[in-house]
Amino acid sequence: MSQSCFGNESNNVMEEENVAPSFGDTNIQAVQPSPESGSLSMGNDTFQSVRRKSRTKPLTVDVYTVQCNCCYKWRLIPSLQKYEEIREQIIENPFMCKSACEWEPGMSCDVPETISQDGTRIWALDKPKIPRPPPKWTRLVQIREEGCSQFSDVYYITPYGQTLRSSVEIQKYLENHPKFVLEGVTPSQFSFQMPTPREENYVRKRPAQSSKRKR
DNA sequence: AATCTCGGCTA
DNA sequence: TAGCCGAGATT
Repeated sequence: MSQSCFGNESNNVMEEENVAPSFGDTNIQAVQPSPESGSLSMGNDTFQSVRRKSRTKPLTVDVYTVQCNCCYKWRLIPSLQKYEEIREQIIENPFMCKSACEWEPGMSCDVPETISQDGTRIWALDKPKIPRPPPKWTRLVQIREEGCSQFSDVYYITPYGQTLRSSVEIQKYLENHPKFVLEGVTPSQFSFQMPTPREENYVRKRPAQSSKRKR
């Protein structure tokens, strides 16, 4: 057993240092210390700066990883559905490498990490406890360009293909489509919380509101 | 200060 | 219309 659990501080994911020059500070901000459970993260398609507003396809998340609660290695999750299931229960049911045996026989804390959070993708940490969407509904996260006022947008796609952009829209939609309510769909099954980018300056900071700042 | 909301711009 | 984003409101 090479590494098993170090009591190591919680978080940190990477032992591989991240390449990023990171001037700045802070350490880790990246990894949400999440109390005791593993953290979650989502990675996006590679791409550094594709500058410009080339109107292309929206940037969506295509890689899902979860951190083992014991050895802190990150493990790839094979599908969005599985990822949503894990995320929903991450607190009560912390993720362990062994859980990945379900889709990757032989997986354990002794298996080396195969995904690294290097500079080839945009990485972001998800909030824990986001409910998985009702059957046939899709929760869609679209990453914004670097330098925007926020990191991403979260949308829900209804079974009929409509896009809903806020909890108010969800509520109205359910009112107008009692069918879903009868099926048991409720507003509590939706969350528009967006992930947090690991790269600290991905989102543009707003100029501080000058208030009492004396000079 | 960070996140949420929502409305509007543009291709 | 879909994709994108700013910025006021809220926490």
